[in-house]
Formats: sequence, C-alpha cells, structure tokens
Amino acid sequence: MSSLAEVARRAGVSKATASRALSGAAHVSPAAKERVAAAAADLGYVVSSTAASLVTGRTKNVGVITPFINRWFFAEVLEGIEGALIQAGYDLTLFRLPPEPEQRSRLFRYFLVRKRVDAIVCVGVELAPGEVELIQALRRPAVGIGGAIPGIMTMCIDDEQAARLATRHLISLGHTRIVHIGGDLDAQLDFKVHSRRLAGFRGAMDEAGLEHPDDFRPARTFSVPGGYEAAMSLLADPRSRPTAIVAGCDEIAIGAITAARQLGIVVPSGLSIVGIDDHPYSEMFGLTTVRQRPGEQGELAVDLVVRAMTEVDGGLPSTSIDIPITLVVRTSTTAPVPSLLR
Amino acid sequence: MSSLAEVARRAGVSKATASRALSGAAHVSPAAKERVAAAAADLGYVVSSTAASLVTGRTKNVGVITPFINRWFFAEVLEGIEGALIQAGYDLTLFRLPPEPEQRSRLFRYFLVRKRVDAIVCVGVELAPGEVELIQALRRPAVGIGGAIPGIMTMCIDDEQAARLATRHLISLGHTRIVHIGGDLDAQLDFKVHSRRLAGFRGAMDEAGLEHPDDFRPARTFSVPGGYEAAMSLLADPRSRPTAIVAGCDEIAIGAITAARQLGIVVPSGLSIVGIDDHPYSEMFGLTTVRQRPGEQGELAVDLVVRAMTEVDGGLPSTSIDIPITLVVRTSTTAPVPSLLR
DNA sequence: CCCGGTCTCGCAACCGGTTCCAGCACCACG
DNA sequence: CGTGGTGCTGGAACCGGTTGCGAGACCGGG
Repeated sequence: MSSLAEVARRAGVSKATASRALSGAAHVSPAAKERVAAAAADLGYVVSSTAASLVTGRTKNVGVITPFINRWFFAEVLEGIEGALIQAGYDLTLFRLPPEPEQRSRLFRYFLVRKRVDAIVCVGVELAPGEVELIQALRRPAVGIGGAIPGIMTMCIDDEQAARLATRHLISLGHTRIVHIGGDLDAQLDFKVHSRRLAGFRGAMDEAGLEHPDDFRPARTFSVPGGYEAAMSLLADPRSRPTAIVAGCDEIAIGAITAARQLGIVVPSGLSIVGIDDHPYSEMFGLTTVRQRPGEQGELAVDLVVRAMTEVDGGLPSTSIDIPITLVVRTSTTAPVPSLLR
Repeated sequence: MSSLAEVARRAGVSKATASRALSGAAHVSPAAKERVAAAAADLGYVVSSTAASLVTGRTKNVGVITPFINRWFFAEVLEGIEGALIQAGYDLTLFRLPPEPEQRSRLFRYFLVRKRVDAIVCVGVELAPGEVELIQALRRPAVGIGGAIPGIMTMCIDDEQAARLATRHLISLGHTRIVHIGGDLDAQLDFKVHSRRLAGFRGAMDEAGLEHPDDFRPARTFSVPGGYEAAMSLLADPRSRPTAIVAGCDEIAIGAITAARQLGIVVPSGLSIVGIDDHPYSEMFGLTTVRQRPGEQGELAVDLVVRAMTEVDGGLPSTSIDIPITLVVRTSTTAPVPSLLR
C-alpha cells in the first residue's frame, strides 16, 4: 500500500535517497539510512517488485519448465531447484509443458516470453531447434537437465552408461540370461531415455559376448505397476525365466521384485534385479541400483544460472556436462544359483 | 526487445490505440486493429507483463505455498493447480515453506509480499494467526487445501471421517482385532492429520463397542518404508497379530502389504488391510482404500480464486468446504477367516 | 585563506505499458 | 442545414520505483 514516496516523505529525504538507503548500494549517511529504515519499518513498506523490475530489467525470478510434477525424478529436481533459488533470493515460476504440440507452442510463444523471468531451467524436456532459438532470443541464461540439447548448456547422467553399469554388475556376478524391463519405446520420454538405457543394456551384453534373444520387455508405464505387469508376464513361465533383470528405473525394479515374490521366486537367489535411480523406496527392498541425485542436479543448475546472471559477462557455454553415477549394491543381486539349490 | 511504441509507429497509430487493439477490449476500427496486429506480429512483439502489471495492479500470477513437492498428495495437488491456472491464463509462482520457523517467517514477510501475486493457494500448510493477518493485509483472494484455517477459505477431506469409514468397513466384515498404523504423532504434518485419523479409527472402534488396547503403531515415516517397518514389527509375533490393519495412508498400507507377504501372511485371508488416498500404486496391490482426489482439490481451489479475482466484489467467504471421499473396495479386505482355514 | 576532492543528496528522466479525457469525424434525424 | 449522439483516436498523466547528473557541504592540504 505504502509507496517509496511516502517513506521518503516520512523520513524527510527524497525518493532517490530513500531508494538508495533501502537497497543499500550507494553511499548514504548513516543518519539518513537510519531514518529511512525506521520509516519503512513502521509503514510496513515493501518494494513493488514489478516497479523495480520495470526499470532495472531484472525480475529476480526464474522460470522452470517440466513435463511432470508428480514423478520422482522431476519432483526431486524441482525441490533442489526451489531450495537453491530461495537461497539465492529468486522466485520460481513453474511451467508444466503440456504434451499436445499446440499447447506446447503456446507455452513457448506466449507464457514464457512475457519478460517475466531472468533465467530458464528446463527439466526433462528436449527442446526443438525452434524452441532453442526462442529461448536464445530472450538473451537470458538457460540450462537443461536430463539430456543434451544443442545450443544450450545441459547436464545429465549418461543413460547408456547407467544401464551398462547395471548390466555389467550382473554379468560380473555370472549371469548370462538377463532381460531388460524398460520404458515403452513408443511412449518415450524426452531424450529417448528408454532407448538409451536399452542400448546400454545391449551394449554390455554384446561386449560380454552373451546372446540375448527376446531380451526386452516394455513396461506399460514407467512406474511400479508397469514393472509389476511386465515382470509377471515375463516370469510366469519357469522355462523361459531369466536369472536376472535390469530394470529401466527403480520403480520398475520394485514392481518386478513384488511380482517375483508373488510368484514365489526368492530375490536374489532365484532372480537378481538391478535398477537405476536410487529411489527412496529402494533401500527397503534391498534394491541394488545405479544412483543419481536429481536434487543435486537441480541445485547445480541453479548455481550455474545464478552465476551467469550476476557475473558481468552473462554468457553460459552451451556445453553438456556429465553427472556422475554410482553403483549401490544391496541385496537384490547375487551370483546365479544352480536350479537345484534354489 | 520491441516496445509498444514501435508497434504503434509501424502501424501508424498512437500507443493508446495500439494498446487497445492488442488487448481487444475497447472499440478500435477493424482496419486499425488489423494493422496493429500485423505490426506486432512481424516485430515479434509481446507485452511486458511487468509494465502492464505496474499500472493495472494485477500480475496474472498466483502464488502457491506448500511444504513438500515430492510427496504424492502435494505433487498431485500442484499438478491440478498448475493445469487450472494455465487454463485460466495465470502463471504459478511456487514457494516451498521451509520447516524452520525463522526461514518460514522470512518467506512470509519478504518473498510473499512483493506484490507479485494476485492470489494465494496454500496446500497443506496450517497458517498461524499472524500469517493469516499478513495474507489478509495483502487484500488478495486466498484459499487453503488440506485443513481448516480460521479467517480464510479452505477445503479438505474430513480426516476423522475417512479413517472412520475405513475402520467401519473392516468392522462390518466382522473384524474385531484391528490395529492402526499411522503417522508418528510427534512428527505431525500440519492440521494434525495423524491425530485426526487416529481419532477417527478409535471413534469407529468405540461406536462398535470393540476393545482396542495397544491399537496404534506409529510409522517412522508417513510412507511405504515406514509402513513396512511398523507392520514388520507388528506382525512378527503371531499371537498378538491383528486380523486387520487400518493404515494412515495408502503408502503405509502398501508397506504393510509388502511386510505381510514377506512374512508369509496371505492378504486378505490372513490379514485385511485398508488405506486412505487411492494412490496410483494401490490398484496394483488390490488395496481397498478411501479415495480422495487431490488434483481436483487443486483445480477447485484455482476456480475459486480465479472467480474471486475476476468478479467485481473480490471477497471470498472464509468458510471451510468439505471434499467428498468414497470407499473403494478392492481385494485387500475380506471377512476374517478362522485360523484353521487360513 | 583558498582550492580541489570526496560525500551526500535531490531533481528529473526514464522503464513500458494502461486508461482518462477531450477532440474529431461522421451519421442520422429533425 | 443544424444538432446531438456515437465511434474512433491521440495526448498525456499516471503506476512506483531506479539512476545519471549536478549541486552543495565538508574536509584536508598547501
């Protein structure tokens, strides 16, 4: 309600000095600064951020674009971003990217562009070249999480590598009959994550010289129920049953563990299972997995854009940086047991 | 980059007409409107929302405050809110409420107040009276989700009623030895959800005249692993084992089902389990539960604030509205089976 | 005592739209 | 042909801050 002018009048100074006193930047006499602070305090004054950003051109606000909110990876990244932004004094404006192309382009050309944001973080969205252009035209720092995008800085885990790591672990234990339960290739996430993980799995099998016919089962959803269904149908016939499963993500792995137990198959002695993510439920299931920390990726992304905004030369290199992953061995994997001993 | 003035010049009209033509509100001749539109299009012009909101006082932006992002209920509500807001042409600024009181008050007095938002939606946060005052001082519509708050409009399910419904279902099946696994009363969510659900459970037991000594087991976390641990310790001793469990939420119920299966207890013949929420995993586990639809609650909240913002008399009544819940019977509950037949 | 430098501080011009108000053209009607 | 009304348009005053520039005060050194 109260404006800077009122504060200034009450403190007996001009708007200019009041502004300088409050922002703390320039030289203002201690006495004046004191009076302004007092006046502001008992008027309950707060700056109008709109007015401020109109003149400065900076909004202290960054936009985050993501296709999902209620999925583990995305929610986790979001929390990381949010925490880091608040810390740095920025607000977070959230845009969910709709799947329909028309809605999507509306988001880009209408919402995103209203000069509202000082920077952009895209999580799990693969920008089309035209969209990259639009963002570059904003002349604001931007970073992507979840996959490489030519033209803007991105960070992601190496999905192929993650699946390869998981698969190699099983191979090193002595498994030879291994199946991959992953995301449906026709209902792919951005960055073709499902294909990449499948490729990593197959790469590891090939490099070990293992045959792998009928090696892939798509899960209807990239989640626990999807993994459950796929594992149920895979494991139903004891003769074709593999000795180990590489899951496309931990949720699928958990679904598979649940299915196996339902069928009376003991994990890991009857079936080894390895996932990717290190989901909060994984420890409870003793799931061996390849860990990534989405929250840290979000924080890192914020660090980068904040630095780009505060440093004089705003530019962010358009490189892609690789997030490290680690294998976490728990109790869902072991060497294959000869069938008589199961 | 391009300003309204440029568009106006290019179209050969004044800023005033250009503004009117673009906003579409007032009378502008079709010819002029046409020329302005063309000029705007090939200049790639978009309004500066900061400039617009400086003069109109409206930001087309609503603030959402929530303590969690990566929990099912909260993420689900958030998705509902986001979808409804985009639909209505509003942006969403997300604030995560930090647990530390000092950070929390900082959020309220510093961030929230910068005249950035036209309305506020609080999900799962119990506002202190002082905080309600702060929000009311903003003179912006506000609604809460997840519990009643005196002074502002809220919507929530009746937690006691939900637990009572779940418990009555078990009692009607003939169960008499029932235990509640719920959230830790010392690590309570806002609105004392854990206590309320416990109270509903106990109310139903009392009204049926059932004894219920040692009737409550707190879960270390209000999630699957918490339910798993609590159920494990509860079910370990066959002699004290109940015939049915009322879980504080579906995730706890799922943890309990998993624990039961691990112990060789068949659900439901050996143990009936009922949850609250209707989580996406619940169907897979055949979990009988009390359904609530958090996404719809979010949408409803947005409808209300949007209406309050567009209608002439802005006020929102400070009533608390009750979200309906329904019992969804699946396969995790049945009549207790005499022990010989298990 | 004079002069140059450093601190403070106020004036006023922005930032980029929206909207009140007045003016003008044009039409229909008396 | 005069007059009142209607529809469209432009000028200009905002909205609420920030900041460049210049003026005055004050200090120390020569």
